[in-house]
Amino acid sequence: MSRRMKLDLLIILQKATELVDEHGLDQLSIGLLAEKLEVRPPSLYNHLDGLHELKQKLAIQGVKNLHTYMLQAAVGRSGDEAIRAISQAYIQFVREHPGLYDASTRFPNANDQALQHAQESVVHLVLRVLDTYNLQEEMAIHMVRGLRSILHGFTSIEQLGGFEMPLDINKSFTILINTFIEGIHAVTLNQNEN
Amino acid sequence: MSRRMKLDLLIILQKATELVDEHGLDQLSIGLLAEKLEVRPPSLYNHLDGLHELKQKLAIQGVKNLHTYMLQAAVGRSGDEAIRAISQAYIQFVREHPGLYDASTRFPNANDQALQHAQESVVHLVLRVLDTYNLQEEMAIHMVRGLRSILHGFTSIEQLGGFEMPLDINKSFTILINTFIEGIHAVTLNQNEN
DNA sequence: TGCCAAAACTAATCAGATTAGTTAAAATGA
DNA sequence: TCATTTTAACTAATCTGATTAGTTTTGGCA
Repeated sequence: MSRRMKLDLLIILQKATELVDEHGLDQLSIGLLAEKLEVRPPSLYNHLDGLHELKQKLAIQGVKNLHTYMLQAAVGRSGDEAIRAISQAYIQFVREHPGLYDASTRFPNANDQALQHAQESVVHLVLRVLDTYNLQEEMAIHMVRGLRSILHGFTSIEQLGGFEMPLDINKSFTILINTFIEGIHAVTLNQNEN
Repeated sequence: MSRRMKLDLLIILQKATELVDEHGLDQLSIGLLAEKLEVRPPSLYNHLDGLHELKQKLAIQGVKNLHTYMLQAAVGRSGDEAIRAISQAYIQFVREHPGLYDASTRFPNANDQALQHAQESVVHLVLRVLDTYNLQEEMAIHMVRGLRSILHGFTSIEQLGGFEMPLDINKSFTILINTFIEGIHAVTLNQNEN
């Protein structure tokens, strides 16, 4: 291993992703990351502006990756089946990349174009999935928010170890999504009465 | 103001609660807290074992307070109305005590008796509320997990500033809860077919 | 081959948490 | 009341981690 390790932002982000997914976002430090990359801590500052910026970059990666998972799951599916598929993709992503997902919820830089774009991609994907329900425009957005709340809430609590009772977590998830879908159907029927 | 500030754990927790609810959990530091209490940082160590323990104590407070809010909302109500009431209480608590709530999700000490007890109180309260639906035992727990996911997810995203579109957030919340309630009704009807 | 820019390095600084050891105030009790 | 004991403050010091300043090495290229 040569004394000079050729770093670049991509390599740094990859190693940081490994670290946060394995040890948790809060364990990410400049020192540990530098050690894993076999450089001295100050060297990292040649490639990024500090720990906080690094976390924001991870956040962007997280949203982009989440979108990719969901997009893959959605192709060729529609209606209830599509909702189930993107929901499964969401929970799968969080389970495989808990640190990245955590970064995307805790360190989103609202001013960052790339982040906003990635977030909008997810919203639009879900809106397309909901298209088949012919919801009124506003109602569709309320439902996107609802599904997002469900997915974020369930996965967050799972990651925190919050489901303590000895009862199959996957079943809870399936039932929750199905309950929501049933709810959409019911709301769709009543749509013109509100 | 006498040179000796008579501190105790209660006063410390009160001030820490103010700080986290006003400035965010991550802004809580021994230094800032000591400054607000007009003592030197090391003095706090006479009353607690460190910053981490302080956050765990805040977490317990958070769950206890949340339970109190929900309990107040639930008295005298049942069925759909009770679900709406405890949901409103939940979001109200998070809006009034964002830092405390954040602590309760990020720093729960799973070994702490007091915390476990408070968490169980919340679960049991929701189980009682769901009693009127005559769900099978397991299904009731799945639904508790579902409602909890919804409430945690929605309030977390709101706190993170995640609902960007110009659309009434309270309406989104009401619709989400109603959709879930409709879903419960549908699932209840199908209960014996699963 | 020698210059230049990039990117590493060492050394130093700064902030915050925490610990060690000291002292003042308050409480207790003869 | 006054001495003793305990509590809980204090100052000074240490440790960890992020960051900055300034220096040196290296690899590409004229």
